[in-house]
Amino acid sequence: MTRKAPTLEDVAREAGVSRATVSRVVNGIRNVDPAIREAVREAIARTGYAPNRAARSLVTRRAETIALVVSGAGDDSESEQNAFAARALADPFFGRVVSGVVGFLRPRSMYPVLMFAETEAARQQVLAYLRQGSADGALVFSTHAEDPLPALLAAESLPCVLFARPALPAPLTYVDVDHRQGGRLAAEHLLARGCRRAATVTGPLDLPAAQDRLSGFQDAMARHGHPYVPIAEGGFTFDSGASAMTRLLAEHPGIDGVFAANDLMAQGVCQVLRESGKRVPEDVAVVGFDDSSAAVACRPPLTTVRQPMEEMAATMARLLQEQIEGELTEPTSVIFEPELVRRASA
Amino acid sequence: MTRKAPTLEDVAREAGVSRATVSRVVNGIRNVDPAIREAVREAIARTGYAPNRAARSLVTRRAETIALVVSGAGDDSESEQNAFAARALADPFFGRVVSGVVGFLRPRSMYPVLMFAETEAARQQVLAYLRQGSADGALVFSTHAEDPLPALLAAESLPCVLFARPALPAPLTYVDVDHRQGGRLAAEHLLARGCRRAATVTGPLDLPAAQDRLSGFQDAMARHGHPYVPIAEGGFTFDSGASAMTRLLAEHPGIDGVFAANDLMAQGVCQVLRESGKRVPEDVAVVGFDDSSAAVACRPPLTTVRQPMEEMAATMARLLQEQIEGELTEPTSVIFEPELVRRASA
DNA sequence: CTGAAAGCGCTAACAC
DNA sequence: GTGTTAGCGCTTTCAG
Repeated sequence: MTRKAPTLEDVAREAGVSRATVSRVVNGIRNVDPAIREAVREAIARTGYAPNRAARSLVTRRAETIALVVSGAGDDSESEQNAFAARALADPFFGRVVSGVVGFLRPRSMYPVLMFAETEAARQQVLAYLRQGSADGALVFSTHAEDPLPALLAAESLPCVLFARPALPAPLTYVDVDHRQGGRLAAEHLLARGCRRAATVTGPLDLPAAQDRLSGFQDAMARHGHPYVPIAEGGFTFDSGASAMTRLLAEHPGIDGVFAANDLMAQGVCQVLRESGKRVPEDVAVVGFDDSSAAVACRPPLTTVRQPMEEMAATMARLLQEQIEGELTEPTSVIFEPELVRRASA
Repeated sequence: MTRKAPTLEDVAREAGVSRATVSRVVNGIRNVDPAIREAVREAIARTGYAPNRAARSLVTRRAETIALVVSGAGDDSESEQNAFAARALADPFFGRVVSGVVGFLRPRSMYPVLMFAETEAARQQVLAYLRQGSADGALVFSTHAEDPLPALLAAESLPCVLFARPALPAPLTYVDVDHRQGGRLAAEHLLARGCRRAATVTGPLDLPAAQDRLSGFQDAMARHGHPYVPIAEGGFTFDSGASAMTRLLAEHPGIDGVFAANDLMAQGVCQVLRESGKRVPEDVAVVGFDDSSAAVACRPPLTTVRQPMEEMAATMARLLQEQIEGELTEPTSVIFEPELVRRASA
């Protein structure tokens, strides 16, 4: 068996000092004689000491762990549970999020705990996890407008930061992108390249993000003399994008430009266009949203409105950290500017 | 501020019993008078008690946490760090893995900690994390043949279970699929539908999985009178699949069937085929591997060799658990059978 | 600048 | 069946 791991006590004995002193050098506290510090360092190396996280957490009352929760709006239909996780991770959007979170956490030797909160039971588990101090706070990514988790978190004042403004208002800190501006960028680009009959495939319209991308797009179109824009609602998935495009094409065969509210749907749009014998971008220009890996994987590669996801996710982690440390007591929000990335599709 | 959380002591006082008794009902230990148990339950509800994880871990010497690590083979070129996480998650393969792990863990109120070990520094952090008991063990997914992490884990006998047989031999438990059989399935399907000039796009040939899929495919082809099969090596990515197909087509324009060693590459293959004016499956049949979300997203939807990923991942978690509990002391391996899933591409 | 000592909240013997 | 008690390994006053 693995013999008992060395403790502070062992190191102290080895170095001929007290536990307190060893603790000080481990935690990088200044007031330690350089010579002693060196001796302790050596003793640590010699014994192969590693501080025990549970013991430390018990006294500091910090888990030094944060939860990354992907949450939905389901009730208790168990069947959904696992499919939900798979679906959430299938969205290429997610890779950049995790990358941003990990980028912030790793230098602090912290790692995110992955949780899914699709059902009521799962939500309660998330709350329990936080309450018992298994994690100090949560970064939450809602996939549905009706998601009850933010409110629950707020009610118990558990530290958390949301990705995107919640549809159900709650006094919570969040990070978001200026979706209206993103819609505007898409509209102006389509207009600039000469589109005269642009349409849009929106996200689920109960989500503020989807609404705002739409209204930003519409406003910009209107401002340039296009009062009416054909719309088809999608669900942020490839298939929903494809079927929205099919509907659009049936009613408005003359469409020469499409703004899809995310890259996955834009991929579906391109797919349908190709199958209908239309060339992208020659016959129909397509602009996506997100700049996820789907944008590059798409044929043709998508011109898209980029959200600075890594930065946004890192900011979420930072705000959560500040909240946990007590430096941030009032809810706040940070809004990022989107940016148009030109590739081949428009 | 949030007032101090209730402790066992508080609940004990409230219920008029001792801490030990409360602990017993919390942990579901039998020897407790039903009436008292009920009283304690009520006291718990009344006080809103939640057991403190750090305190518990300190005495049980269990973190009740496991790490899910995606590891590579890099040295210390920092630049890679973040891109690695994004790239790893971009593989649709990953969604099913997480889903399987979570499926096993969740009923036990456990959640995976997500870690990336692409550089030497990151690997050391993973080891430190495990040594200090922040996690009880690791589920490791290597993306490279030269990955040094398994050996490091083995050297310190830290509990871990690998996905796939490691290229560098190590006395470690792993879960895998019968790749040769998978290759065989692909070959036989292509043959059965009449392909006479089948080729294959392999994975990185330093990976045992890629080698085995290839040799299984070749063997089956040979057994059916096709001693030679054109090969192009890919890197398990969309782009590598596309360029491998381009090379194949340049040298062997008459190809009528392709076995791509994963779905992502199969998608790239279909892409190139379409651009070359070949119809899938009429002109060229394509079979993928994995049955990841890419298989469904592909046009046409891919006929593919399915790995039971969720089951495999869940099994990994179970084996790790057994190892942590000390029930499993010798390395073992569990091999799953692949299955052909017929869709439109072949 | 260093050491002694008091817990953090919980589990697990061991008594009763 | 229930209570008492001794720590788990660490941080952190508080003296010196």
